Amino acid sequence: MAGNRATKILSVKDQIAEQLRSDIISGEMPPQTKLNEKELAERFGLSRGPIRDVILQLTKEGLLISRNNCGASVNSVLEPKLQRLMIKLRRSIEEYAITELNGNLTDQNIAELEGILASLEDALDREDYTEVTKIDISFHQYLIYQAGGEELVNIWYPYVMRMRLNYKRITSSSECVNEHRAILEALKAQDSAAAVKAVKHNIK
Amino acid sequence: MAGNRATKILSVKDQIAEQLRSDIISGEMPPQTKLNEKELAERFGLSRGPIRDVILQLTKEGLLISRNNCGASVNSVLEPKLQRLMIKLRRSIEEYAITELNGNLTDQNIAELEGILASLEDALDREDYTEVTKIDISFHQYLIYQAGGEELVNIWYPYVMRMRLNYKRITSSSECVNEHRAILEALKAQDSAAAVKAVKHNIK
DNA sequence: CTATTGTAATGTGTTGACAATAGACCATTC
DNA sequence: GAATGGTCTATTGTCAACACATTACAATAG
Repeated sequence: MAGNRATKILSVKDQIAEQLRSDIISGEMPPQTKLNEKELAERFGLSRGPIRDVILQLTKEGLLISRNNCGASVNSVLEPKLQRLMIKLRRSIEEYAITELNGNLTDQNIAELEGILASLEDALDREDYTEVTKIDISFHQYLIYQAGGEELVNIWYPYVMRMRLNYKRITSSSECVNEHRAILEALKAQDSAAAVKAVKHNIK
Repeated sequence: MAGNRATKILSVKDQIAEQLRSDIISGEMPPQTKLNEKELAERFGLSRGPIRDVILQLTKEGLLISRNNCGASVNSVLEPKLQRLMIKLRRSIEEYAITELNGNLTDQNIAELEGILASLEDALDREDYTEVTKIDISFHQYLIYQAGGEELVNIWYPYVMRMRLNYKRITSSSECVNEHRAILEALKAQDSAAAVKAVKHNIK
């Protein structure tokens, strides 16, 4: 193979979705912000079709809420009870992933996770907290994907997004890196119980 | 009020989605069946636009799987491990709903649930098992919606759909009605523990 | 005969124009 | 003055045509 790092090709819609998610999570588009299809189409230099697709997708993810003929707007934060339920569900999924993965990670998997951790530290040094959030998510997503593929990612993703909507503040820098390093170290040591504990401690 | 039964207005897309879900769950469109946008558009007398929206929606629900430029097809059954995880997650959600609802159901809520049970029995008598499945789902959906609104329904729905894909066979008639009646009776008696137990017994 | 490359056909992605709807604003009435 | 009704505008929903990607098949070279 010429290069071992696969350059990921993202569809147009995925890129737009990614951008909008960033805007929402960063707080640039606070809850109740209305989305105008025509406006967005012009911003991204596309027609309304693909924009509509993205809006539909983000609605299914729970980031947006849309009503018939009334357009879409950024969803509001969850009431505490539902928030707690979602945390519980997300923990169940990540616990499953960790358990499945224990002992089945290749050296390359480990290396890639180390790489993600490194960029996490880097983003923290730069105080780019929107990027920190994205990398944080990608660390977990890597594990979820390895354990259950796209299917599992699809059911997991909405929980993460909804939780990020609620907690915009970032936990202390060192804490964030340390928590993820703890997960990785436990996985490397093939200590399933410790890994599960570390993950649950990180999800809150 | 003129009539106590609200006539539900469904958008065009919701109706199409409903129809396609029926086709998939009933086994008329088994896994790997490819969906042709133009074909579907002609079948429903619409253009491809709304059809594409529906396909996107069902993909997010996990019923379909679609790849870029390659179209969508009916998703295959889950591997057993993921199936078990999904059952666990769905049970968590329904347990939450029951607990929230306990003691908070109005007489009208009870009456509506009784109505759903009646139509369930009716469909069983007619041996219309596709309809049975839909009513079964609507019974649960009613509870979920009352407990957590549209938001909770949106995260719950995919689990139900994926599970229905796996278990197409219907449980014995009397068993199906009895299990749901047990849930309702426990709710009427405001016996939260019994209701939770009954729900968990019903989800498998 | 096999493997590779070019080509046609099928189907998806995108677009811009048109139709329908919701919300705002204003006039009218009681 | 508050409530009802009717327009008007902005925005969403729908459509038909076009641009592009993918697949399958046929032609060619080795």
